Amino acid sequence: MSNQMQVVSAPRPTMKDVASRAGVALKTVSRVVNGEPGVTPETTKRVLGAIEDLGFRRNESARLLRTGRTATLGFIADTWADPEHAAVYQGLESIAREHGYLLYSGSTDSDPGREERLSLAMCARRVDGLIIVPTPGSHDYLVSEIEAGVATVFVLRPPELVRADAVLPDERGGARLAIAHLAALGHREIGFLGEPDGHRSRTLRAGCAEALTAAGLPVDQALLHLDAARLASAEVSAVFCADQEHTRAAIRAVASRRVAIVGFGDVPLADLVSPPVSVVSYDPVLIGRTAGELLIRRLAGDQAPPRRVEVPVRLIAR
Amino acid sequence: MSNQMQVVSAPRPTMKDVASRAGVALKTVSRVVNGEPGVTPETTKRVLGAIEDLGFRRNESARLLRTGRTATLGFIADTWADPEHAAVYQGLESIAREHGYLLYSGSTDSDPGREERLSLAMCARRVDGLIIVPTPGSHDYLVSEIEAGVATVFVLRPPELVRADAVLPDERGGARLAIAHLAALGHREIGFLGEPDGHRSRTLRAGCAEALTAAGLPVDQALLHLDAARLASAEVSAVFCADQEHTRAAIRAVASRRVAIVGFGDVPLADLVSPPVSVVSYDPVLIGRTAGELLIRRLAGDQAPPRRVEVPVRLIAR
DNA sequence: CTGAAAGCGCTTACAG
DNA sequence: CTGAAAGCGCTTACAG
Repeated sequence: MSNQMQVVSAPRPTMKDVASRAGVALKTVSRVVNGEPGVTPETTKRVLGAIEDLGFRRNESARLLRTGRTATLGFIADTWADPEHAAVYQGLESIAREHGYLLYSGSTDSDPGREERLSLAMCARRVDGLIIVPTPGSHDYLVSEIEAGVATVFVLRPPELVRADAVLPDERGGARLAIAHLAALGHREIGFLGEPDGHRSRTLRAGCAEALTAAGLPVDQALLHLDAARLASAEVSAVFCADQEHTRAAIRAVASRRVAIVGFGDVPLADLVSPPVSVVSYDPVLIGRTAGELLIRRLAGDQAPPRRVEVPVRLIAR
Repeated sequence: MSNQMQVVSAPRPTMKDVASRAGVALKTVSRVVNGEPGVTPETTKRVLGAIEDLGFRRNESARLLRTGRTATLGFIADTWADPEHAAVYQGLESIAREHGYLLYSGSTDSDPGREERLSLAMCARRVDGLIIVPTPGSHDYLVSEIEAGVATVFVLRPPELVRADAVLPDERGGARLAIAHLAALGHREIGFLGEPDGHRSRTLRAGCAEALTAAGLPVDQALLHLDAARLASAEVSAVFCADQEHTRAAIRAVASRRVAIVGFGDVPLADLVSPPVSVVSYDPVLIGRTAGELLIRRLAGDQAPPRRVEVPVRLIAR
């Protein structure tokens, strides 16, 4: 208790403070704090007493600086508004927790500039690893960081111009499942609703074309390049959607007509709208866990060539 | 290029390495890196050349250790599966970015033990501030950290047993809006679906009781303590739900009957189920921004007594 | 304009 | 069993 009104907070006690209060050397405090052997019970008690009295808590940042690692991973998403990204993060966090890592995170809003600034800021803090949902464009700014030892795994989309691990859903397989399902129901005019460009939509579109051909149906590129406005009046009896957002947009766009909808990725309440929406489902949490485990293995020294892991999908027909 | 196959990554160059390559003192490198004045153009050029050659990137963690701050905030949520928490995080991140902070984050799954471990781990890393969605129970473990200078703001729920800032939606007002709306539509048997206990449900329930009385309707505690199972067969013509999750549960529970539903917090697609679901809406992103701004102000030295900020709600009738 | 020394709060390597 | 010194990679305070 000080006699004066304390306006600013008291400085944190350090090991040095603990040492002088306990009347021992710094190193002895370090031994006690780290549970290293070779300290008399009496000495230990005195040190613990001083720690208690002073309210000492070791500064992990300082410890980690000396140690050379940070026990920190960085996660970079498009946006937290997308539940898919939040779910990936959830899976990653569970792995990080198991292995004693803390997580930095940030979102890019799909802006490559923001991605680069965020990644490099995290690397400057010397994160041990990085998990990135890549924005479009080159990621070669990361090459020197990866060479310097930052383990890097890309999720949901593969990186461009950099060799690194990637974990994503089986999009090709998902497109095939969706189209085969709709074709089996007798649909012949099947559209695809997604972004004009970008990895996910390109891959899904290619899968659609493949599956349409396999089903003996014509491939109409116009129908495979729908947007919400065009969908509203498009000559389709069924539509496959690239993600939750597009699935919701489709539900609104065809609310007044009977168009079958299949979404890539499950959507809450999709089973309760009418007609109910089927989905090609996969587990984004598993993507996060898989990416985390891969990263941990890399940090443990796994030098195998970059891997690409595809998480399985399954059809939920409604 | 080394002659040997490089299996482990080369160590990162330090300012010391840059200094010796440029033939200057460490301090001169520091001056150049920090853009401090008083360095000859020629010297600057030599230093920049060495930086370039070596691929030097300053270690921020080391800089921050010396500086005494970390330019880092910590965010602790229940779960990323809850879009409300993800949205709060989104708002917080925008403020953090504006002010040059990086964010640690983690989730508790509503486990007080996990919250404490996470908070203290972040404090041990010496975060400048903490934004917490508090789990139930006491938060007095944080008192010493707050006294040590960790700015702390609670969001979505107020803390227990610790004086600190809090930012949350106007729950009382939301309950009144919901009940008044339903009463005006002629509903007389109105239930509440939420957790048996916990801040949100308690507050909403109290608001319901108040509003029911104000509307001249009887207050039936059984109807204010519904769960999904009881709701399915409860004698209600309308139900008010504590959050997205309970709103979705209600939609399923009364799918076969005509029961009016009002949710606290908007739910995607709620307008497209039938009958459409009305909501008391508020902006969780704004909660995150507000909490972030409050924290930044505290870090700037604002010593005013702890504040409690309630974010406005509005009814979206459907 | 430039630099040698001390220090941020710890750990590592070594000595007694 | 205990400790004095050096060092992690930077910045601060001071001297020339």
